[in-house]
Order: sequence, then C-alpha cells, then structure tokens
Amino acid sequence: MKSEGERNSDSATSPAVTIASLTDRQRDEVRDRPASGDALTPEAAELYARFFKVLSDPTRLRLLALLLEAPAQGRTVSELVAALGVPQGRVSTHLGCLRWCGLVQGVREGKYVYYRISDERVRLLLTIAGTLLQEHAASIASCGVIR
Amino acid sequence: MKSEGERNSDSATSPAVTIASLTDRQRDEVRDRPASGDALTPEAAELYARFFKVLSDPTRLRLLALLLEAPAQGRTVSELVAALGVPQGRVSTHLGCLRWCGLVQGVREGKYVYYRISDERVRLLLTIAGTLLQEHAASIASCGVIR
DNA sequence: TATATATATCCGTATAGGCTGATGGAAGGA
DNA sequence: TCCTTCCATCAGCCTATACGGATATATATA
Repeated sequence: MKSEGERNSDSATSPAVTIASLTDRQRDEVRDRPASGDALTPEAAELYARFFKVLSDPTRLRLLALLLEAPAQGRTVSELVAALGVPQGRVSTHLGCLRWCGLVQGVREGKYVYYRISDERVRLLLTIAGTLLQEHAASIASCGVIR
Repeated sequence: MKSEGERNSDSATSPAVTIASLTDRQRDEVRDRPASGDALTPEAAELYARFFKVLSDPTRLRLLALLLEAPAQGRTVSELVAALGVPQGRVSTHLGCLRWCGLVQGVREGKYVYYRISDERVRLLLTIAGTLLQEHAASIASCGVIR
C-alpha cells in the first residue's frame, strides 16, 4: 500500500504534501456515502469521532511530529521520551494508542522498539489542519466549548 | 476574508478534493517549523489538539457532514435539528463551537440562521480521515485508550 | 402588545480519558 | 544467574466536556 516513504526521508525539507497519496478507489469509497438525508450515520460519525480523538491529544501529536521528521528507521521509545521530556509510561501508552489505530508502527530490534509513521496521509492531515489552524488560531485557543 | 466559497456552490456534486485549496504561502507557513529537536512546541501541540478536539465529537461531525452536502445557501438550525433528531440546544451549542472555530459560518435571515461550511479544507480533512479510517476501522473502534 | 417560533445559553450530572506512580516483563551484559 | 536497561501495563485520581432540561433572547405575526 504505502509504496512511498523513501521519497521523503527528511520530512521538513521535501514537502510531498499532495492528495496523490490517495488512490482513486479510496476516494470513491469515501464519496460513496448516502448523498442526502443522512450524510453520516450515527455509527460512522462515532467512528470518525474516535479517529479524530486519537489526534486530539498534545502528547500524541508531539509524538507524531517527532516521528514525521525521524530517520526512515524510526525512533526508539527512549529517544522519544528524551525528546519530549515526559514520563516513559505515558509515552508508551500513547505510542500504543497510535500503533493500535494504525498511524504508526513499531518493530522490536533487540531491546529497543523503533517506531515510525506508517502512513503518509498522517502528514497530509496534519499539514492541512495546520493551514486551517493558522487562520483561526486565536479563536480555537479560546473556544469555550472545548476548554 | 475567505475569498473562496463560490468556487464550489453545490458541494455534493463537484468533489473538489484537492490540495489546491491551500495557497503556497499557507503551505510555507506550516512548514516553517523547527526542523529538528522539537517538531512541535508543546504550545503548538496544544493548539493542534484543540483543533482536532473540535472534530472529535459525533454530533459536530454529523453537522459538518450535513452541511457539506447542503445547498449553497446552507441549512437552518431547525432543519439540522430535524435531520439529526437531537435536542435543539445541543445542535446550537455544537454549531456555535464550529462557527467560533471557523469551520462553518452562520448568517441570520429573518428569524432563521443559515449555517454553511466556510472552508473547503474541511471536506478535504474529512475525506482523508475517511480513507485512513477504512483501513483501520476495527482497530479504531476498539482502541482501549480512547474508550 | 401579546403570542408563536427560531435560536442561543445556562446548569447540574455523568463519564471519557489524561496523568502520576508503581509494577511487570523482555532483552542484553556482567 | 543477577543486574541493568528498555518498554508495557495497571490503578487511582482528576478534569474536560457531552448531555438533558430549563430558560433566555430574537424575530415575526396577530
């Protein structure tokens, strides 16, 4: 599936922000929702909500950002712990969440586990969110519904 | 401000799912993050988290989905209440959140308020999330970290 | 003005989910 | 084998936030 990944070993320099990471089939499937009445069933909405919940924690986002600029090999938990400066257990828990949900993958190498981004669409999502964010940063920072 | 909006008057028919909705300037700004060490400052991560929190509620997502396939004029609160079948106060609260955060806009027309999507990047985000979701739906549905 | 309808906001409750700290298990070195 | 290092998981606490229901505000109409 991925088929990319070496295109962009240093994420910060070569953008690679394109919709091309989606296949035509994937796009079609997403658009094959009931076109009127109920755009999203309650169940589908629940699933989408859970997906975005995974992305709505600062620690997980910092982990993703670190992994997005990590070498192709990935980063070990201890490297990530050192980079973030938060307790190790917390990092492991969040990495577990990201891995379970398919956003990162981790491979054991001796006594280390190397984590890396498993899908370039993560970068795309964060980039688009970033552009939206910039134009509404103050509002989002002060939204009373989500304290 | 937006300067877009008539580009895609009937949202449901013309997909317009392209990264083209981002200007070069917007892309550059997003990429101008520290390239190593700390990819995302804790403050930036907090902001990103808040943004995704807005997207991580089923009711708000159903509202967005309805508005994404609404006529250019938008939909009134009462129409949305009828479509969702949830209490009116709840719909108003969530619409207020989405409006405050810049994802939708609402204009009063007599005694009605018409809401519509204010930025096509919302569609893009949901589409990409949808493609990722499909491949990990079962995992995401059963992730223990986010119950 | 009085009333009806549309929308917004407030309040108390319940719970999802993040955090700390401790513990458990795996892998390598002495 | 013992010890150390690395990673995962558990338990209890605490806060953010979604919800239901009631109420307040705005607009139109009689």
